[in-house]
Amino acid sequence: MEIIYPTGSSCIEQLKHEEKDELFGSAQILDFKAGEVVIRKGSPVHDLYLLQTGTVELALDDTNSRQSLMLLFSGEIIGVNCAYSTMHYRFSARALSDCQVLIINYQLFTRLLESNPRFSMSFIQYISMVNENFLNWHMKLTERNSAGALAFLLSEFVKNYGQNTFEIPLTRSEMARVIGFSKESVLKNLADFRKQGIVESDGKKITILDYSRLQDISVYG
Amino acid sequence: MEIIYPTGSSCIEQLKHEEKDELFGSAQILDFKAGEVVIRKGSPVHDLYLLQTGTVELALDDTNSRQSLMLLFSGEIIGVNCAYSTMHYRFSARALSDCQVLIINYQLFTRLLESNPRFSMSFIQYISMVNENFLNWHMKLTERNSAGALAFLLSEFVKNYGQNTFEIPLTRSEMARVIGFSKESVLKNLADFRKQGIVESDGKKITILDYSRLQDISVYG
DNA sequence: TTAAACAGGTGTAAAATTACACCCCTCATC
DNA sequence: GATGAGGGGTGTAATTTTACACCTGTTTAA
Repeated sequence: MEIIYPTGSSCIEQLKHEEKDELFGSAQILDFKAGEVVIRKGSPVHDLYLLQTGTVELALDDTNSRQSLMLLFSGEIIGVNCAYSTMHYRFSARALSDCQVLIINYQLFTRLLESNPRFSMSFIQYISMVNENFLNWHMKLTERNSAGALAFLLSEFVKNYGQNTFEIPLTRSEMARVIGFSKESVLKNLADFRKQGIVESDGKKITILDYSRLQDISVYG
Repeated sequence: MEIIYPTGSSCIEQLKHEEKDELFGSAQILDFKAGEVVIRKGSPVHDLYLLQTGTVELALDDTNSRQSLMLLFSGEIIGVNCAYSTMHYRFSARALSDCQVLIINYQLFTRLLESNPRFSMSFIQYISMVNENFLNWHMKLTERNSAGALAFLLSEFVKNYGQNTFEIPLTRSEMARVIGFSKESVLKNLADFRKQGIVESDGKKITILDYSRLQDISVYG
């Protein structure tokens, strides 16, 4: 099986062959159905969850009430920022689509961090980058109006799926929660995008017709 | 001289005496006047800046145009998240009040991280916590209306200064930029708070009369 | 010493966003 | 096959926030 390593980091490559074998030899794949809770807020960190396929939503609670924190795509370690701070998850993770998650032993991972300085330095680099992305996501959304925020969200799907046509694994209400606007704002902006010929949409199936225009809206509103 | 170590972290305590002496023996204090740029966006990370006294504003650019990222108080390493990701500062830091900054040698710090696993594990814990605080700041602000956001900002000053009367080192426009609302919204909410007897304010001198009420507004709007 | 420039402040108009009402359609379920 | 829940969709009203206009007083620089 081909394992998808953490996106944008070479930390796993810093491990010696035997270390890598040890780490992934004990790892197992868990399957989650769309809608299932992958990580519950408040639970202790027992393992690291490396997302292989699917999309996951991070949120402050599992009640779907408040704005969600971020979306995670394949190659990301779910809640990595909590693993070495409070050792308890400070937010919940819910599968938006069917997901495969690689479960990595936390104790073993920690032991490798302690014994292999090249690995730990690369891991420091990795979590620094993850958190910059996290901050970036939030800055991008708070600076934008509803049209810009929706354009940003659609762009993220294009980037992570690598194609202009995709099934968006969120309802309109969920999209609203992710970008922090109301369901109606999402629907009206989506209608605008359709009228302007920027996107085609039929329910969850979305096609981006004019990506550069979408990028413009995502930057300038 | 008494050095203020990173807030909420024991990472410096993980160093042996001779390591600590080496790290701080070469360190020097730099003074910044209110308004001065401490770190310019895009510049390479040469040293670590440990804020000793004063308040610093992190922003995406130094033009004062967009919303600022966060405020830093004493005991925080300015831009620590950039030190081990891009190795270039991704945002600017400006002194809001007169500041004293302890300049720590980056190469030396990195060498200690590589040679002392206890130190590097504790540092991983530290940057994880810093980034959680960062995220927390943003969540708190984006979830709130203008009154809640202003209440949150005032609460942060109470917490970090440890007293109910203080000189806020920001103009009303700067306060607006920090919480992401307009100058008029800040002024009107501040006027409301005065009328309700929650705060007293005379220019930059602010006294919190009803802290628990302020907390309520900061949570429920 | 005089005029900008800037900070604090407030009322009102304009814009954006949300909330409400209601529509259609589909898909379970009784 | 009726029913009702849930999703997508849209117009309108209410609310929130911003933008504009304008006033005061203080500081700064010509």
